[in-house]
Amino acid sequence: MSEKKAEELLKKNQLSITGGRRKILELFLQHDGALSHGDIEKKAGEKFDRVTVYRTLQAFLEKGLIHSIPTSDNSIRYALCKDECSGGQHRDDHVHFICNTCGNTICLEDVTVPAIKLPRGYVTEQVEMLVSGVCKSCNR
Amino acid sequence: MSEKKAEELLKKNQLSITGGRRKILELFLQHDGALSHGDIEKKAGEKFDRVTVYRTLQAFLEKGLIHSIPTSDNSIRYALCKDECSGGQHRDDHVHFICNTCGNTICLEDVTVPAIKLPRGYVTEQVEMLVSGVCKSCNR
DNA sequence: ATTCACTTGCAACAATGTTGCAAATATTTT
DNA sequence: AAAATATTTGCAACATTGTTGCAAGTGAAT
Ligand SMILES: [Mn+2]
Ligand SMILES: [Mn+2]
Ligand SMILES: [Zn+2]
Ligand SMILES: [Zn+2]
Repeated sequence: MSEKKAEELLKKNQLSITGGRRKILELFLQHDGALSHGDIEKKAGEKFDRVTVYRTLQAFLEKGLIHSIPTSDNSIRYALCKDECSGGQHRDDHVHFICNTCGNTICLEDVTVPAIKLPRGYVTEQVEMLVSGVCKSCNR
Repeated sequence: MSEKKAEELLKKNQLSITGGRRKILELFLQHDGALSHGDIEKKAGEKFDRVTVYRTLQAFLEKGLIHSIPTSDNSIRYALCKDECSGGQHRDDHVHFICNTCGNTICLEDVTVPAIKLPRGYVTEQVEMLVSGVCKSCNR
């Protein structure tokens, strides 16, 4: 059922609809939680060239369809942006959670990154907050 | 003059004193701000094998001599830990700043990561806060 | 000085990321 | 619906980054 949704999103973001883009976008829609480049390559099967995956993620990023999440292990994760993002600039001020047990990276959409006061001379442009620990599902 | 200091730190952390370790540790002592693996490889010159740099950073990490800082660009940075760290566990609760102009990553030792309340079910083990923008030196 | 443990460099390899280009496909126009 | 145009894809070739086993080199202890 995410097929329709995927096409809709692509159109809304002025991206032409192709097999690869639809497939990758569906992965994001189905899987809740963030995906790394590697995850996507695996989940998409042998269907798409690695280069295509790179370029697709790049395109999605530029259009603001997804956002990237830094990690401590040299493997950026990506997650879908909420609707409010797509229209213009990013509203991406939520905390990210990385589970040390299952390895999942989760957007805590409801947890806002707190404001932070820096020493004189520093100008803040963006703030990322990464929490690691044990996630809800693993924690029982 | 950081030569003595380097040896002292190595001894304190029960690491045998070798050319490579001393040199890399000196780099950290001299340069204030974080270094990536690549930075170190360049700054150390052609003197050391890449593998040695990896293994040295690994050793420093394990001993708690340095800590790693996640970034959004697939290149972890490392920075010296304060003295309080070395003795036992990490006290690494400061904010990290990444300058979009000069590219430097800076430990804001005086800015503490604020506590954060997560939804029911999540257990926090570690919190990272990454601020990007324009740093003090670039900002004039 | 000798011994023993640890560290290093090398080689070989694996994994990840980048680029140019021609063929394939999607979109727009007629 | 077909042709024209713009965009996307896969391939190949390459660059960069990270990993491992092992023999030789070096540091620390006796
Ligand atoms: Mn998110
Ligand atoms: Mn730091
Ligand atoms: Zn989990
Ligand atoms: Zn700067």
